[in-house]
Amino acid sequence: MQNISLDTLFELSEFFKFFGDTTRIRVIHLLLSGEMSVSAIAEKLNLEQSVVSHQLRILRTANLVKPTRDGRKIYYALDDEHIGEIFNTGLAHILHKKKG
Amino acid sequence: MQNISLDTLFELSEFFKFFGDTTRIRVIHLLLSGEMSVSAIAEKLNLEQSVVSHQLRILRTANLVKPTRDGRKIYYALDDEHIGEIFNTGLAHILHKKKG
DNA sequence: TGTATATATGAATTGTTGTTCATATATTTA
DNA sequence: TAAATATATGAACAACAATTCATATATACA
Repeated sequence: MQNISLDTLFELSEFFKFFGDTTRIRVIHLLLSGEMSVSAIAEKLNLEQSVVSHQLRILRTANLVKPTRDGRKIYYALDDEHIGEIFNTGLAHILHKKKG
Repeated sequence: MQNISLDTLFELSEFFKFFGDTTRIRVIHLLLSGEMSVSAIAEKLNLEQSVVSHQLRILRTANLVKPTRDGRKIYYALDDEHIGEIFNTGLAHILHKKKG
């Protein structure tokens, strides 16, 4: 295998943490279909607004999502093409395991 | 996007959690090169034996690694081809972001 | 069978993280 | 500019997870 620094491995684990929470993975899943406002996300996922905002801040700080303001609303979109790829690779694993 | 059940999304986030810890990601990285005994892993990563054992139990319970006993030693290997794929996809993202 | 070696595990502790609640900020419109 | 709407954020709390330390189990070998 490649020689990967401790630092990079740490960053990698930090990166995967973003996918390791139900709320965040649901948000990510939702945004795979396209951008959506905070209130729309909250309504669609049946979550409190502040829960969504807090988690969006985490994703935004990590540059996994990016906001665009339109009037009072702020639309969030996935910021990186890799996100969907990682999501789908994990999903493939889960579904594969389900079948046995 | 596909219609994914809440249950599956939960499982997916649980799955990514395994990658979201430095110790575990280091173990996974190590095992990408092939199987290795507990003591060898601990020595290579400069970690206490019990730390490694505890984390291996988590990975084993989730069927991410599988043990094979040979005498007193127990060799652990990655149990699934997807593991490396997910690891590398995440790594590609990290390295890509580093370059900017 | 007693001792050494390899690994696993339980309990306690500590650090981290997600949610809740209250409130602040920003934007629009009356 | 006041009120309404949309989003963000800080603090407190609760739940969870990782490590440490002590010890248990399993295997090999003298």
